[in-house]
Amino acid sequence: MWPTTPRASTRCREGPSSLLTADEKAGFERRLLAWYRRAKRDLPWRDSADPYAVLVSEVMLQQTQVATVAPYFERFMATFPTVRDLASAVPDDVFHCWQGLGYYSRARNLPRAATRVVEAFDGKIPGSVDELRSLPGVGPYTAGAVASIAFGRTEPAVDANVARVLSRIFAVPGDPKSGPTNRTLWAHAADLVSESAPRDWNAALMELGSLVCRAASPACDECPVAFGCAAKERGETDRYPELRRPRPTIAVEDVAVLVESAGGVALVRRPDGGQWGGLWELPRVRRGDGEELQAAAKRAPLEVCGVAVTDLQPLGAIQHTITRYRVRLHGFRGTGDGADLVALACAEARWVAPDAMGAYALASPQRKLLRLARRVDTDFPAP
DNA sequence: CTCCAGTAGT
DNA sequence: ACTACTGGAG
Repeated sequence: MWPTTPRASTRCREGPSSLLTADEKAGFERRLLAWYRRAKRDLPWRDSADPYAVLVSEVMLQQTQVATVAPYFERFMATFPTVRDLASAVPDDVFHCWQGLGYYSRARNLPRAATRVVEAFDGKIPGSVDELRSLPGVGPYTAGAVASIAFGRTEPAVDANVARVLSRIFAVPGDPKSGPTNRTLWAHAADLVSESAPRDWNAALMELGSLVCRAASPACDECPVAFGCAAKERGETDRYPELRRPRPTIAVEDVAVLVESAGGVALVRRPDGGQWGGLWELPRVRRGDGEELQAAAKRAPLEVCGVAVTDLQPLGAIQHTITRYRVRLHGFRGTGDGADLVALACAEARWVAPDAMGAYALASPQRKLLRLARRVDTDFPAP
């Protein structure tokens, strides 16, 4: 059908010389689409052709796996069914819907994108890659995915799945995230993308990467295009893609305090933009080098929101990893005087009635911490 | 514990 | 080009 090692491949890092012939592409397309129609998963966002639903799902799928996204997508679409609903949404409601999904800049950008769609595109998600790229939070991948999947445009879309598939088929050396290798992969994707069924084509390439051409132990015997795969041909599927190894993690310790008073529990809002931007949390500080946990616990509410606590008791600790930090998060509870909070090292600070805390968007480690509090005191509401 | 996944700011 | 940003699954 096509040469066992497509002409593509290794020598050409960029440029149009690495292309398949029309016959080769046709065979590739026929096999992959036939496989996709048989093997595709029934995912919530595949029920709808609404470009807004496609946009929401693709933004949620950025850096986030299908199984994690599915329930969030359904809740989000039920809460903000149209782009106009999202454009006029209260930011806190969007964060609340997004809590636990991670990368919260997406929850800030998506309503901004919706607002732009309403103001610049008359409430209709635009169909061209350039217009899509003008929406905040929409990069090359998301623009290509929405243009092809929602609008049937013949546009490539290279996510990590597609990058893996293509780097194996063409034995593309180098880290897919590096500039030159990334451009090579996009060139292959652009060359291959179907003109008759771009929707299914891009979805199929991603589905293949996710289900068959997996990072670990790819199922080459189930692969509809194994015949033309250069990496398989060489018995080197595990050498592609050449991912750069992650930097080592740094161990740190944080201390957060559940401050209780007559007015409720002290919650503080993280400033937009950084870690957990826009979300709420218990006052928290990094434990200093050699600092006693109790001392850090005393410091946290004082430095973050200007409240002194007495009667500090440990709640235990949880573990989480955030980018390159491996964090042990210690929880304490203590009594505050209920005086006014001052937003010192936070965007906002409030006393919140314990049973009203469910309305606040918290990051996952904070939820876990509150579950510890609940184990100690069963009167405390579950997060 | 290890692995995995796009965008934007600098 | 480099780096920050999360959480869940295995």
